[in-house]
Amino acid sequence: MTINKSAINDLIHRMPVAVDLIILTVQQSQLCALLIRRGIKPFLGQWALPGGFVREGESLESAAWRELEEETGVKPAKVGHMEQLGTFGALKRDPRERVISVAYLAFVPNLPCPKAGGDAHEACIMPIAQIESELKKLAFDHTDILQQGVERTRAKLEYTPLATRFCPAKFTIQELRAVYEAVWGIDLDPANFHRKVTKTIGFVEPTQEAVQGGSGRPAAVFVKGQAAVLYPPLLRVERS
Amino acid sequence: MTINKSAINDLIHRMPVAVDLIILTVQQSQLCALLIRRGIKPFLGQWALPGGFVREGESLESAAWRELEEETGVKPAKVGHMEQLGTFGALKRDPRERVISVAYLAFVPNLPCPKAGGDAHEACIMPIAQIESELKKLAFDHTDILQQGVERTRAKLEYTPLATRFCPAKFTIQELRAVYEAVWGIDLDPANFHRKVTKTIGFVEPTQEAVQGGSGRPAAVFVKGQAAVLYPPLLRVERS
DNA sequence: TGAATAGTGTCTATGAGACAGTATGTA
DNA sequence: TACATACTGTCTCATAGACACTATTCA
Repeated sequence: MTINKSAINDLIHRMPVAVDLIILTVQQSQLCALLIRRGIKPFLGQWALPGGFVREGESLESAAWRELEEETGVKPAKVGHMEQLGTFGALKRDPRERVISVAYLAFVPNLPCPKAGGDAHEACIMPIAQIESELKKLAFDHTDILQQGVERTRAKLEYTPLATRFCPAKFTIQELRAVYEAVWGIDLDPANFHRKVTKTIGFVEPTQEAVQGGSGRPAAVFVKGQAAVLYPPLLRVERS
Repeated sequence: MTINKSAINDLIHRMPVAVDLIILTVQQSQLCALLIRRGIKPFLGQWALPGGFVREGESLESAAWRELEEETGVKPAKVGHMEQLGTFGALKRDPRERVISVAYLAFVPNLPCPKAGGDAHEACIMPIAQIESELKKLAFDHTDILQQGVERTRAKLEYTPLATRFCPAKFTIQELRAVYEAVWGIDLDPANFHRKVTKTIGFVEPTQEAVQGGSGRPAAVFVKGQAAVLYPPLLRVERS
């Protein structure tokens, strides 16, 4: 009997693990995702989610943060929120070899237009509505993954304060409402929205500041509150 | 230049991928999880979630169903619900080697007391409250995983009809209420619960049957409805 | 008949939505 | 002053919770 470096049976199948990133932002009243155009096979030339393989000695979350910075040039401190979405392991999702992909969902306020990140591939910030309406087929199973990320985002705005993570540190109620309107794709009543947000404890905290320069009465400036969940939630209008 | 069987660079790190199962059921008014006692190192003798490695040519979901049947003897048709919870990839979560674990959450009505499943290791159905209160430390990071599964379950009962998946195909409103009370650990008003459930479209559908034999008026029998989400949701009482 | 559970009625408080009205800035 | 946006007041309707009440069974 020989001593093995690993105590796990060597017959156990090992596979590459990737992280894919759903990087969402709100631009011009639209929910958008960052996509890159693939510069290598397979799916050469098609749009895809940014991502890459997890390295030895690197946790999943570390890999996600590393890829995020590499692909967008955005420093972690500028990222509003990141969470794991789920893991995709269908056998044929990568035609080369069986690859497990762990998808992460990130919200970034004021995402800078990517001028080719670490690598020199093409990147763009594309409205979700455009991807859906033009039936743009992303590489791999990324259309599915993106769709799941968008749906989770829409749902999470209902019962968490995560909409604030699409805003800069200081924001007005109007900016926050614009996030809801962009993500949900509906219009909200400004008056009722203002009351709901400011009365839900822990959602937003007032500051002494107000914005200047716009037309109309200056808006008060708020920062994110402490709550992790909204109670009661801010429900979307009934889908019938 | 030689032709490679795989087009993915061989320097890409490959790792074992496991699935772990959070198998929940309601027994004697308590939310319970199925645990197994480990028969091998590491964590020999400690309680752990059932699970195992994903095989070559096997999808994550297939592996979860296979392990579920192997560990519990429960046929897939008897499983009320299964969904992916998340993926855990901390570097040192397995002391032998870096292992990625994809956790699945399953709801099983009338889970039979496991009399040693496929393998001959010890298994038990343990109340969540007991695991938490006795600070039972599960193997690996399974305490965390279980906790996340329980919390997701509690949250999902609010806005989905998944509580029905803890019940047999035909059930009474009282049985459904018992699920909520067990999972949330609170008492609910029978009258208000009855009205809420029966008036939320798509939650439950009435049948022509009624139960016989109990004391008191026979209860009507319902089956699961078609809705995927509850609107409006059935919120837990405010946590203050 | 009484006990027990199923299910309905009803009152109240709270919150959402519609929308009018007031506040406070710029052009 | 006109206008635009911020914010508040108020009315109505729907729903949750408390709990009284009725319905239907078994012992």
